[in-house]
Amino acid sequence: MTSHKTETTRIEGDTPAQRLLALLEVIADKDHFFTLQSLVEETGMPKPTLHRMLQQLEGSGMLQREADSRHYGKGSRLRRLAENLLLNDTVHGARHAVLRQLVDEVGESCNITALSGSEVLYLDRVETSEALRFYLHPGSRVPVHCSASGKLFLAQMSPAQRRRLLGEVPLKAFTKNTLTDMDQLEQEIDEVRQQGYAFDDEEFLSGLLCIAVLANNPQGGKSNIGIAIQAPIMRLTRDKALECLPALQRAADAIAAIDSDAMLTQHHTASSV
Amino acid sequence: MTSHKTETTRIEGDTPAQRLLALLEVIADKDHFFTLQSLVEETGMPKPTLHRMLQQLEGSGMLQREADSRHYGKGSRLRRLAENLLLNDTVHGARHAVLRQLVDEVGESCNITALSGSEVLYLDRVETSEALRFYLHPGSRVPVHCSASGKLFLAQMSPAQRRRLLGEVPLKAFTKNTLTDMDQLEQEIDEVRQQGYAFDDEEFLSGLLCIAVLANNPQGGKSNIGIAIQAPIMRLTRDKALECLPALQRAADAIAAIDSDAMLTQHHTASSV
DNA sequence: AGTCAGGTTTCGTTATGCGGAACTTTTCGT
DNA sequence: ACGAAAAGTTCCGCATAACGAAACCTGACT
Repeated sequence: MTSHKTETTRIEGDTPAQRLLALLEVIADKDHFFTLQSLVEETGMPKPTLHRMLQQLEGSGMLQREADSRHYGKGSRLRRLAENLLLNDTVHGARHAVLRQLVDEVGESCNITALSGSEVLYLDRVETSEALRFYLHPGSRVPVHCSASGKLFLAQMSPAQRRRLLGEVPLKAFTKNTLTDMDQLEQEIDEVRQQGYAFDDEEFLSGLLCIAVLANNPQGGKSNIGIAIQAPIMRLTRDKALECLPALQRAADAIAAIDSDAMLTQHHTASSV
Repeated sequence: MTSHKTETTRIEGDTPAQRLLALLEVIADKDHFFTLQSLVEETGMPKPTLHRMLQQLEGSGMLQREADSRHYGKGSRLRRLAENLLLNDTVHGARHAVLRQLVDEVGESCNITALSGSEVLYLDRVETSEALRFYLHPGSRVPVHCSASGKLFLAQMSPAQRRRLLGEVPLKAFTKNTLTDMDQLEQEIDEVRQQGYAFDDEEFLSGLLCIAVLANNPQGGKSNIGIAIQAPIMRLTRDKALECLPALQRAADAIAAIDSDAMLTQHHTASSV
């Protein structure tokens, strides 16, 4: 079926609130005033539904109507919200800075990862300036069993935890090097635990070598965030990767320090003595 | 007043969606990770309710949980939303007019900036008509420690926040004038805080002098909008820049006025017949 | 003074939000 | 190592808000 409509963006979400946030994203992209009708055409949503959403946003000061009462613009409260979001996001800022510094140092793309559910989530990433590079987005996800950070996360778990997590997802083969046998994987994980670092040697993408360590803060429990260097094997061999380990570990320590710092500050609202 | 409770913020709103946005505002103010429990204490809302809200925000990528699954932080989607909101702001038009007026007045390129992560983001820029000019794009980013606006943003932060942003990363030198020593920088920031304006004296690009002030919002609180004049040192010395200060401050006030102006218009929803 | 293109209201239906209570997991003190 | 306290999570009956087709306004242009 070939649609003859010109919808550019679709409002999606499982709940009304999520749909409203999606609408905000559509609005955020606009550099001009917009009308109800323009949103109807752009998103394909029913008019009364959008009307109600805009009413809510206007009622709470997030949007503001022009004098003609048909053109909407961003309200001061929304602006303030956006400003505060960026202004106070110092944790991300600091992490990103560390990451950038590491990329400068080793000359290859690096990223910060976390375990999210049964997958590894790319929290942030800084690309190398080299022309040849793997382009991967922050926010994307990768299976645990074929990523360097994933193996580190697994290595930290109790056998029971690990088995439960791996039981959910079959060990899918992505390349010839992917470890698909549970015993092999357990053995690799043992090694990883002893070494304190992990490789991903073309186990997820052919031609991509990756080395990772954890940003573990010792006293604050197990805030396990991973940090990794990724590069084409043409530029990064295992040996070369090992040479980068000290720099990588230094970055990991820096990130651990940021995180434990940010975790402690929770009582600024507490009453005066 | 002797309140025995420690609630700082109330989540209010007639509809669930509005309450969710109010929650986002609470979250936007946080410069550290937070937990479900901390929000319960801060807002006084029932735990399951907040839990459900956080679930929705996490599910749509607006928030991200740390690996320990109890600390929440801002997600990449939320950051992107905030950046787009500021970049494409409809008062962009009004601000742009102020900027243009300022450029007319002082005869040099000017720009409006905001802090985003650990960098200064150019929201808007108007070029001088002079032939010799530095060409910089709106949307581009510059390190905080070597930009005039950046120093102003740093000057209004708490020491802890500032340390988080700067402490972990060596201050990269871009020119001979770049402040790469932390003590020097702290001293400079002290000065900036007292003066209310900041210079960038060839600290980022050789030959470029820059003077900036903040567009303070009247009802107090921190500001995330800066405005600056940039010119080649051949045309703009520190002395000449100081002569432009009144005009710059006037422009900053005008921009602050635009923001708070919109704030008054919030009650024409219930006036039907 | 009619037509038309937006914007707004209505209303029965359905989905979502709500939050006390119970349950599970983690953390902490001994 | 163990049990208690605290934090996180799930349950579920009730209440409320969202939904969107259709009908209804309202101004603008002819």
